[in-house]
Order: sequence, then structure tokens, then C-alpha cells
Amino acid sequence: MPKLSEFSLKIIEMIQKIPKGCVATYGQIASLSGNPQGARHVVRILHSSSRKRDLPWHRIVNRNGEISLSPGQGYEIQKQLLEQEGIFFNERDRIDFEKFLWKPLGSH
DNA sequence: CAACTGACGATAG
DNA sequence: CCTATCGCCAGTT
Repeated sequence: MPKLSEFSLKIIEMIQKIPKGCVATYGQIASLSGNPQGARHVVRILHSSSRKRDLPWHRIVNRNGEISLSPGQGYEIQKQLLEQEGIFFNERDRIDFEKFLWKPLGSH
């Protein structure tokens, strides 16, 4: 088991904090973890640690609110998991951020 | 150690 | 709206 950087550990931590019924973007997680440019690294963490750490990987979508996985590569699974949490997709197959984007902390 | 990789993001046309 | 590029950067090989 490789040692992960502090940045990576934070990414894992943030992903675990995403509440059920909400989604977050790759860039958002990276930014909250201290590196706004590290979106691609979030991907690597999901690849290497999502299964091991039992992360809610399906709650991560791209900046447009779309599923980034290709059909046959997990797209259907992710969509199903999200819909099971009460998240739905609009006519362009996107998630409405106004309703479902995770807003950490007192954004009220 | 160096190259490669990728479920991204921003920008330009 | 779409495609094409470039920047990004730690984990993996």
C-alpha cells in the first residue's frame, strides 16, 4: 500500500464527506483539497483507491454536471446509483447544480 | 529516475 | 452547440 501525499489524503477525505443525494465536481474536490489545478489527480485517486477505501465515487461528475464515464465503462452504473439517491438528469443528460451540487460548510 | 497516464478544466475557433 | 489543444500533476510503470 503506497504512501499517499497529504493532498491525496485530503481528496479521499473530501470525497467521503459528500452527502448522499449530492454531487461534487472533480475540480471542486481538488480545490477543497488545496490544489485547484489538481482535478486530474482526483481521477487517479478514484482509480487507485475508490474500491479499497469504499469511496462514493459515483457522486463525482465533471464541471458540466455530466457523467464522465463512457457507456460500457461505468456510465450506466453511475447514473443508476445517482438516481437511486434521488438525483435526476435533465433533458441534456445533465445534473442540475442548483439542486444537487454539494455546498460544503455554511454557504447559507 | 523518466516517461506515461488520465472518470479534468479552461480557452479558442 | 461541438471539436481541438494545452496546462496541469501525483500515482503508476
